[in-house]
Amino acid sequence: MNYWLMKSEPSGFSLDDLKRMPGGTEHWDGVRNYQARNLLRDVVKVGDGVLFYHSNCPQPAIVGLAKVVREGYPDHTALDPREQHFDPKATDDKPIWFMVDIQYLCHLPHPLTREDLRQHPLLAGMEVLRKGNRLSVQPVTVQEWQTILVLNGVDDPL
DNA sequence: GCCAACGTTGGC
DNA sequence: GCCAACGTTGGC
Repeated sequence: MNYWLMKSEPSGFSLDDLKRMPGGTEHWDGVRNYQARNLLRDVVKVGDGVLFYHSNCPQPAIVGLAKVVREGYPDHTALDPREQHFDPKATDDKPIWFMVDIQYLCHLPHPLTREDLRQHPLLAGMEVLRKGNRLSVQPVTVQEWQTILVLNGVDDPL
């Protein structure tokens, strides 16, 4: 089992939005970066844990937990010219871009801001804090995952 | 709104 | 294959 941090701009799709979806489940579409694509296509598996991170907003933070409920399948939004992330090079045979489905688990009672992460010795090394980091899906260690749960007083939901 | 960091594009 | 130009991301 692996753990991931996934970024979303709350003005576009927030943790509340995920919670409101039927079954709390939604596909994680629109990733158009090859490194992240490779993770979604090849590495992210059903049952993996997800830290839901709000980016590009007044208070960037890890705000909740989710889990992967469907693994790597073609991102159909790349094939639709009406979609914002349409890619004319993608085809049914060679979809290029992939997505997974994730399911809402919970909001964190104490969302962790970047400052919170920086100040904790076990979290200060997280990828999301690295300057210039732009990967929208990034690996999280089991130690980081567990530390975040402990800080929030929640049992591991997985 | 600024700007640093990064990925992609395309001319050569 | 190099690299300048450009677009995007995302914290601040």
